[in-house]
Amino acid sequence: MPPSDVKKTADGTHPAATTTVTTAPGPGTQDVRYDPAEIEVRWQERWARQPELYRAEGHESNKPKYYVLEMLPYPSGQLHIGHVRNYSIGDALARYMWMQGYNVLHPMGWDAFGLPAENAALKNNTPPRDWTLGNIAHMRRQMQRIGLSYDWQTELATCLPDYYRWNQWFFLRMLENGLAYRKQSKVNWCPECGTVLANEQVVNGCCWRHEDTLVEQRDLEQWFLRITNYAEELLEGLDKLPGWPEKVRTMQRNWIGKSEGATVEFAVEDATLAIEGENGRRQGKVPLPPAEDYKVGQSSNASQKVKVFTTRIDTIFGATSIQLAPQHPLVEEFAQNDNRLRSEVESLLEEQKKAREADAVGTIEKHGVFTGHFAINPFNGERLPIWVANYILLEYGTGAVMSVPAHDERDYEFAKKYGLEIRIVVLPRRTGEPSEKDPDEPVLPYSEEDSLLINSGEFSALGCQEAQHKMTAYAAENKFGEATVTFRLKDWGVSRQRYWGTPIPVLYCEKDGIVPVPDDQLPVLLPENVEITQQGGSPLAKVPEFVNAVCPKCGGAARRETDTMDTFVDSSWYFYRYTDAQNSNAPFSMEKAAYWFPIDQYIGGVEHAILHLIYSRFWTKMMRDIGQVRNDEPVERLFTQGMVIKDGAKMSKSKGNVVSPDDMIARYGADATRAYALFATTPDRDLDWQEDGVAGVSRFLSRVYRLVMRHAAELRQASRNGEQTSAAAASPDAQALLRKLHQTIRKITQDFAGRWHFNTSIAAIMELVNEITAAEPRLAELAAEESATLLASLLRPLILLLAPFAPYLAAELWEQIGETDSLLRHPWPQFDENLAREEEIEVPVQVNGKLRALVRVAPNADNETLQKAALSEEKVRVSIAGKQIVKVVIVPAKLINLVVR
RNA sequence: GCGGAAGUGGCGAAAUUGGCAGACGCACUAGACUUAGGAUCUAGCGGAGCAAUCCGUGGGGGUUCAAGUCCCCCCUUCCGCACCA
Repeated sequence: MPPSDVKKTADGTHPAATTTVTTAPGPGTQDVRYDPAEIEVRWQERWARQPELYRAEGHESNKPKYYVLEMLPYPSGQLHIGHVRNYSIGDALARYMWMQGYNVLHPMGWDAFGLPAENAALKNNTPPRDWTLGNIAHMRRQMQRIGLSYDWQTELATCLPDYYRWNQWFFLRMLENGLAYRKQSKVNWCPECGTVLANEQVVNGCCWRHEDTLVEQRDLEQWFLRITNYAEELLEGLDKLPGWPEKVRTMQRNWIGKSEGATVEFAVEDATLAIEGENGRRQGKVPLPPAEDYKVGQSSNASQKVKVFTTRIDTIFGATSIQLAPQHPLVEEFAQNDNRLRSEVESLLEEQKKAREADAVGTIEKHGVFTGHFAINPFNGERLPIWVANYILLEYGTGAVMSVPAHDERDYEFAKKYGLEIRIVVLPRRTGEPSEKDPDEPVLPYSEEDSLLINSGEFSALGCQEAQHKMTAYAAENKFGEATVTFRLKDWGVSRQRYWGTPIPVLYCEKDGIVPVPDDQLPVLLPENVEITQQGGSPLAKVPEFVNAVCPKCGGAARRETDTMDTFVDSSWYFYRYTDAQNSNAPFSMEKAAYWFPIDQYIGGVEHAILHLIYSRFWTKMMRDIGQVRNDEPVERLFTQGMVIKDGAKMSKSKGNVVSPDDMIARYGADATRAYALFATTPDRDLDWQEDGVAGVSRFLSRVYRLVMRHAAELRQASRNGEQTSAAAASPDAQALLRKLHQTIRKITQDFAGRWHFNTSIAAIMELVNEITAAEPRLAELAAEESATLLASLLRPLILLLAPFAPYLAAELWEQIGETDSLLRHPWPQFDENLAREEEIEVPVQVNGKLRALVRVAPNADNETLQKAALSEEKVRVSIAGKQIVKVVIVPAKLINLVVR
């Protein structure tokens, strides 16, 4: 609230002079009071009238470009304090880069599709669109109140047709290129919601909204995007992203989960032969399973095969069983006429399902059951019993493994439990003669690959690596195996049975089958006034005007696809749209994207390390391949900021420890709130929000305000005279202050270029302000002109240094001292190494490593001078008295250590 | 279980390279001022001790003239991965 006695001009701004009072120099109670609410609201209104200030120049600009981006928020209705932190980091950087002379693109938008809008619609009976757009309007106002330097002309909301039509356009391009396809697949289904859930909405096997409701699996036809086509490139590309945190790259590597190995086909022995085999041939080392009365399937035939995937084909002579996933098709076949097996497999399935739901797949007790069937090891003709086990995952590899107990931890555990043979086929390489400490028997399970094969036929005595190559080649030659690369990454299922998303632009015609919507019929508009219920299934399916369409091919009746796209589609390419947000002929112009991309600096939370950041990389590669962009990667440098926590815990409504940005801004102002977000700790760490800390930063800003305001009149004069204090002519006081100034400029400039430790940047400004304030009474004794000139050479750069962190206060003070240009375009101050250099430094003197004195010397003092100075110190002399100096360690300008005995 | 990060005053933290541990801020203490304000100013503030001085960066060893920083072992917290064959 502006004080009522402050006069306003016609445009609502305050003429600079009316808020100043002239006082005697030096801190005092007669200073003008810092009123952030008044200053900030006034400048916010002014900035709103100058949107061109925040607009980037086109690609014809002669400045170097810089694209800084914070992750776009979901318009939930309220900014939370984590957003404020995220945007404060990005905004400081954007403002700094403008001041450094860059052409800066700094946009903002809204990830506006998604389930919460539908939930809100149910709860409040508000259409999702109205709810979302209302939230956007409110959050935009919050951002503007914070003073963030966004170019609102490039703003986008993914729920608007001028954006999502391009999702549809890209989908059609992918369809043309075989990158989008349809297949039957399992989906997560919450019986309570009556709707399908995205994988990321399944928490510990339960619905995120109904934490006690187990999610079911249902089989549905789904659209998929072929991200696996890019698995290899997505993986290799990680090595070319040095500007990304190692943590994120590791997480993506794990997610892609490449493993190289081989598939090998084992013939399944005919059931009749199997029985004969028991009697006739060698019983071998494979013990009979504990069950005696299992039925032998009648339908088995000799041509049946089981294919396993292994990364250790070199251990295949040590295989003593085959393990199948409970869902493996062969198991179903075996169980067809075997009730006992069927019921045992059922319980294995149940165990696996429970483990998945409890998110404890890795820890369940291993169980298995013998199927009564055998497979033939193609390398040595041995009969291996085929088991079903609860720890084998159908979705990985082939859903079947060869079990080598001696050389695999899981197989070892399983074999021990069921008494299966454990056969050693790999031994450590000997580095010398055998000794008692180096017995032949390795500790089992032994899985080192720098080892030698034994008991492996013609492959014995080979090294593991070499054996892998030779054995894979042997399998390939004999047509029972091949080298295989397996990825954990799965194709991206993008169908969602929800209303509030991008309609998938496809029609189903009885005659023509799947028919893409022609480009000239885009966008497929999302109908409004759709009833959202908890009945389940796609709400769009209940809108006949939407569903019933005409087939573009035959003109006959066709049915529209009623699923919508995953909202991660929206955020996979939004940052390209910012470069050309108004384009109605294309998603964006190639030239503009080529100029701005890759993004120079992307800033967001680490929670997006996998999904969003991997989908975006995929989308960029896809766009490159369809000729829409030229870059391989969307983001050059990625920064993941830490969380904001309160009292050591994550903020949550139930804990009642939520910090409201509005509240902070109302109490302390936006400048203090954002400066605190940067001052409390380094941006990468978690920040424990302490309101007292905000108050402290607010007091600091107030000190700066009062300091500058005490001298505003003098500075306006000095600025007209255009004088600068020259260091040579200045008093020692002035020299010390100028030195501190240049050290501060250097420090902050280095912080921006390097580690982004803005906490120390702001601390450095505090130190500078403290020094200037402490010197104020002495400066008052100087001649008026000299004092004004000196203060001008200190305070003008001080305001510039403050601009990225407290832009409102900086703008206000800049104007108060008579400047008229915008700080956003004002050059960042330069530091002068000569002025920053100390004339005299304090060097610690140690005796036997213990501090005994400090000596003042010139920074370039030679060793002799240093030693002399050290020895002339009384305390040093006392502590070495009666002892012999055996060594003198001198690190120039750093330290003197006298070693005595 | 595997991998990563971290552990420094009452609190948030600083200390880019092995070189004065605790900058800056919060809280606190004492004082000043006052139109009593979510003020402001001055001084103090790791622990022990009157002091000289000693001790002190999760714990224990080590390297070094010198270790928060490097090496080895251990503890705790957070994060990621976790039957991936």
